[in-house]
Amino acid sequence: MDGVPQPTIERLVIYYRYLKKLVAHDDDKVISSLDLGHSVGVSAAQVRKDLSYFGEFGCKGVGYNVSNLKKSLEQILGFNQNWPIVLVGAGNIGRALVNYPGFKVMGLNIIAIFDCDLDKIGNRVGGLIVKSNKEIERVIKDKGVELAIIAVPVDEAQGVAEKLVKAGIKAIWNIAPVTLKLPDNVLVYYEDLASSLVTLTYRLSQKRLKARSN
Amino acid sequence: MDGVPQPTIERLVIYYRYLKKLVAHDDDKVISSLDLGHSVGVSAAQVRKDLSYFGEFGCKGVGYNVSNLKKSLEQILGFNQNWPIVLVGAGNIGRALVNYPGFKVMGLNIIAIFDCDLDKIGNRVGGLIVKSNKEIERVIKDKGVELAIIAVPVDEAQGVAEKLVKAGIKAIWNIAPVTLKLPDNVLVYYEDLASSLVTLTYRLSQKRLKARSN
DNA sequence: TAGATTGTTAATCGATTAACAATC
DNA sequence: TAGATTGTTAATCGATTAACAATC
Repeated sequence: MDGVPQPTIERLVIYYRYLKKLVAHDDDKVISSLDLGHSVGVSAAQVRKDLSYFGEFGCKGVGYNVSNLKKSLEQILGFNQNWPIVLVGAGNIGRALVNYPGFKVMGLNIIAIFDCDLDKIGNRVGGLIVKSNKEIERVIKDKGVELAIIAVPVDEAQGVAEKLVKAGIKAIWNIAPVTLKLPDNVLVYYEDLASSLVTLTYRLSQKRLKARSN
Repeated sequence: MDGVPQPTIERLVIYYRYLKKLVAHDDDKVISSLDLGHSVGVSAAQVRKDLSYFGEFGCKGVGYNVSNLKKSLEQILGFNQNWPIVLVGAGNIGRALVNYPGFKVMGLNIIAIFDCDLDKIGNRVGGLIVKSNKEIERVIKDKGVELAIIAVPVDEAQGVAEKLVKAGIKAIWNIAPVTLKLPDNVLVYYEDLASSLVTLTYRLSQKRLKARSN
């Protein structure tokens, strides 16, 4: 079961969060694709299409049972699984991610944080103690970790990535703004904070130009 | 000049970063779309197409002058402009963003940070002092700020967003994982850290399933 | 001139939207 | 039964890739 578009997975997370809120408020027990979509800024057709990749969760003429749909999404997205994650880089962003509250509910579990800076090693970050980069391989192998986050300065990212892959990492979420050169079988997803913001300033400029020419 | 795809803008930022590195090393003075693309993980055709939205920057049979192309991208992406930004939320992520080194070079300039927590107001973050949310409107109007970052807890995000829009904000980069309900003329871009990571774990699961069935 | 590489057009691919039969 | 809403198929839209004439 693949060929599911990337954007679909991201939207499923959005639907999940909204449904969770509904269940907590013990609000509607049933929701239509129209209402769900409207609440999260997605078309009804898109909601139905997204869900249809995974099965039939609704009831024609009625809608979706909120609690059941939520459970189905947990299943689809693997929130019931435990995903141990190692994070390299105990700078501002690394520390923020360790303390990010949104991960745990999705089974995302940062189990270790590493840095090469002697001033940082030994410090407490969230519930973790910063370990030396030298321990990366041991920890990954011990715990069978497959997923890593790179939050080191640009110049160190490639070296760290190679080290991670050598230790057995299968997927990397890279926050350092560089393209990594890694074997094709390693999944890499880039989180580029600056480029995201720049698309906004670019659109803002465009709007200004248009406004001026009208 | 619009109809430029969103992904194109994001890639231009990537090209820019790589060219900057080349210029610093005073490496090649000229680069082909093939080499540039290869270096950042994009096809040569894609590189040429991306640039073609904005003009002709290369020389047939030769390639692109690295230094000139870099300057052109600065111009296109507005890096020579100054974009004052206000940030609401002095938690871990907010503080990390104020200290993020990648913004300044792109003209992105966080000029104020706000929070409603009395324990945080007055604290120093990077070069800024955390101000009370009550000052949001005054600062935005005084400085003519159009762009804001929301990095507050989910429950506060909608309220903060409305406050920002009322004060004159035209574009919001929202890091809180909620869909904001705002007038259509306000640009909103969502940075959803958890959903990004979940797409990775999802793909990882898929790969496992495939591996097992082979 | 021969080789390289651009800029652009046409072909392909993939994701979103619209429409509607099925059915609760 | 009439109204509502799903799941799915076909149509549309948008972005990427391939191909190639132009030309350095």
